[in-house]
Amino acid sequence: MTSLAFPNFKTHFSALFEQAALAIAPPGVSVRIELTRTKQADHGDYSCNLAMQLAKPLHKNPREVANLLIAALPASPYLEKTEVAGPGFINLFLKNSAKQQYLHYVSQSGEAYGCSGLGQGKKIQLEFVSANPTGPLHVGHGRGAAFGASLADVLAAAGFDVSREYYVNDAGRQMDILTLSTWLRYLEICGVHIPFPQNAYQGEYVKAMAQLIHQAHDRRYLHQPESLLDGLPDDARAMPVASDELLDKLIANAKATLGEDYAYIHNFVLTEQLGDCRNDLMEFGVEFDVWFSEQSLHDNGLIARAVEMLDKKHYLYQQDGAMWFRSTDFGDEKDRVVRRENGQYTYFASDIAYHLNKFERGFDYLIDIFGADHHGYIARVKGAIDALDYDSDNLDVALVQFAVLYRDGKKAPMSTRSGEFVTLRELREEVGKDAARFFYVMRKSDQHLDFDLDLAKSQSNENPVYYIQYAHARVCSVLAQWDGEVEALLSADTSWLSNPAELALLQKLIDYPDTIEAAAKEYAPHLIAFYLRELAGEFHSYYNSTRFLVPEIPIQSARLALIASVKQVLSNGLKLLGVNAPDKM
RNA sequence: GUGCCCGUAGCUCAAUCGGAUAGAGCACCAGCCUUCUAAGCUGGGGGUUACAGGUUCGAUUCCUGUCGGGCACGCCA
Repeated sequence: MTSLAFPNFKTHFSALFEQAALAIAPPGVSVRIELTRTKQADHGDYSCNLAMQLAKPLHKNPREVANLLIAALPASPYLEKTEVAGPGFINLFLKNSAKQQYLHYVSQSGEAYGCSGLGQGKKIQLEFVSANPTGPLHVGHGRGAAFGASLADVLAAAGFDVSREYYVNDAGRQMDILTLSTWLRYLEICGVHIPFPQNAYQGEYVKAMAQLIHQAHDRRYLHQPESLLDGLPDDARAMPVASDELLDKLIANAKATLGEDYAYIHNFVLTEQLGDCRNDLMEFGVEFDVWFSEQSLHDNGLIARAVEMLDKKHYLYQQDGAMWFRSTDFGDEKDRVVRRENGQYTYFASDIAYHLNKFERGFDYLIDIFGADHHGYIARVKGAIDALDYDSDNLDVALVQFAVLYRDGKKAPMSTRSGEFVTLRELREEVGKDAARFFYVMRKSDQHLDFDLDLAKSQSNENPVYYIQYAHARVCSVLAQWDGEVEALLSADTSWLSNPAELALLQKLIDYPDTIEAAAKEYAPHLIAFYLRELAGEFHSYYNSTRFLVPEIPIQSARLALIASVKQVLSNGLKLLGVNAPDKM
């Protein structure tokens, strides 16, 4: 094995087929070497469809081409035999000795096994979650968090230099509504009762923040209701306010009434919510390298600068008192406003400045993880990037569908404003971090997720995460009873591993780096989840068919070396998903 | 109405940029614990890949249409 810098059989055979193709293909014909793992054992270990690709340009039937390719294929020390099968597949059978020797590579690599240099150290900025800091994270955010964190780790394992970033929407109207909501609750505590608007934040956490302010500052922010209700229609004084205009009027009045104190409350609720969010995510195993403030874009003049840059390139125009970006020039359905009639920049303007800033920080690639309801937003962002002379192909947007929660067979409500929702924290407390993280990434991110709370809560054997963790714990248990030094297994004679379960397990271990590469290329951590399920399955099967702690020491060592590597790969994979690998269960 | 996504076993989902006999789990049925953890294993039934056409050696995958579901169509974020 030492003859290969990185002993990846797929890469190795691809290179051989490349040479074979060069030998027989007509000049000018380019082909893609595709090597796939076979589904059936009698098709060998790897399969190549190159002959079928070359059949047409060569004007020969595929099976004939396959034989030519095999004849032109350079010798490989790992290859037992080749076969032409079906319409013209070339099936490759690995030598058992190649699989057996490969195990040494796995055990020597340890925690690093599965990592590759695919990304060549390119810098990727991954933005995810980025929820408004206006209340607790709910289960929808949880999916974005789990997906983003796993994807970041997968990309890092694949050799990218990943920066995880949370964009804090601390500049918008929603923050004002939260500030108002908190102050109104504070006034209630002080004995001033003003009808609480229906479209303000209803959650208990708002009352809790009001309580904190009251404890720290007593009645310092107390004002009588007259100035707050100034300019509101009479019925709004008695009835809960429901319209956006009335809410905005209330916010304006609150700012006028509180003066500089408004900023204090605004800052207090922001700090409080952000701290809660950060803590929540940390307990979920999700951490960020950068928390980027939207407000800082305003404060540093970066939005004005970005808009000015667009203007200089003549991509902006005035209409109806507002300033518009010609996003239709870049394939968007309609042009978009960047500065409103009232002179304020839109959220889109902030986002243009933000993405410009990302590129200026020197990232090679950007990835945004959005909720699927934002898909209409992609065209305008990419348009703005292109307008600013960066390449929008270097931005990928991964859409994550919302998780729909089911409780007692019914959909659970998920409106933040109504205060009726299941928080991420509640979910973690109910089903545990491991199950939650695993469930979230078990399926493709762009598919709807039906999250059955009762099922997830049941903590029964129905939960697939236990199946994988159990395999890990079983290996630990065997190794503990063996009571030897795992280091000693590095020199085990692995040629004893020759029964079908052992060879299947070895092949499964060989597949792991390819799985990570695929997961990285396709932004698909769910592939890891499926892989781990299969690896655990192969192990449980082996466990039931074969005894490890046998008296014959060479055989025992070989089997223990195998299961120790299984344990290592289970642990490595679970780590990428943010799931714990317990020694005991 | 227009655009995007989706439709696969009873349920929840896979299927490696078009590959071989479409696979798992759950549920159901029948077996396996004096031996390393039964949260496990072994075997079994279960499909016109929504429907109808098209493209080619080959289609769950690509194209067109129909039906059904979701989302988006703000000077909100």
